[in-house]
Amino acid sequence: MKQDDAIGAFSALAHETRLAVFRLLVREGPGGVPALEIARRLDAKPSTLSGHLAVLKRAGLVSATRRQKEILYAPNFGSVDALVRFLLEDCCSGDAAACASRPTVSCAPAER
Amino acid sequence: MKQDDAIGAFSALAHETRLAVFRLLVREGPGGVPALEIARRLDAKPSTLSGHLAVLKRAGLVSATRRQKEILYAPNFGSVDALVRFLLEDCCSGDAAACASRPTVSCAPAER
DNA sequence: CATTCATTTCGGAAAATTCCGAATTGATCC
DNA sequence: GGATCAATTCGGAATTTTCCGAAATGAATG
Repeated sequence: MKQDDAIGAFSALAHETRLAVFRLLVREGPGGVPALEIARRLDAKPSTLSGHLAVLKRAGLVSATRRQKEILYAPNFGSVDALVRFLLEDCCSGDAAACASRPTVSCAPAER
Repeated sequence: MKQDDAIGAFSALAHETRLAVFRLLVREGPGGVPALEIARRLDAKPSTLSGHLAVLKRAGLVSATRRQKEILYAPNFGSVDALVRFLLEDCCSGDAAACASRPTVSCAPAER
């Protein structure tokens, strides 16, 4: 991951509608949701939402697959992982003792 | 974490200089770095950088403490954790089987 | 092959962000 | 208290982002 990729991803998420889109897709899971259904559920105009989906896709945060007439959008969980790894790269210059408060993020629901 | 908080954090990171500042602070660790040293190391004007630091601070991504004449900026690792948890909240609606590709992020250096 | 339905592209105006120099603040040190 | 150093605030111009309707595209269906 390069800096420009990270900026693209952060910019994509730094918007009310796009953030809501991504979180909706996260909740829905890998199956994907059609573009117009996303627009309907978020009360957004199709043309506006199409632009937002293009931003998210260009940033690598979502992927699109066609199913008959519809285009299904699904989240790329790996891109979140890569983004956070980039953000925390070389944390505390590798000094494990200094790096006490370390986030351990997982989207897994239970296992506690 | 509310949506506006997340947007504030993502917006803060969606900028070349601010992202570089945050990553620099992550590498330096909890000790903190004076504002002017950050400016020098990133080749930025002090007034411009001051604005960027204010954005990062308002977003909760960094904290500032005075040490004599200098103000030290340090990263808030917890804010990254909270941000990613918000982003992945209710992933796959809690269906662990569907949520196969789950990111497990940590800033810990070794332990593998 | 024409129709239908889902989605995207395009224009261009409104709003938000970014930048830096000059002046100011605010704490420290002598 | 006066000097000094670190950092912030303030204008205002330049750039970027955002929005939506109308038109276009593109695949699937009869």
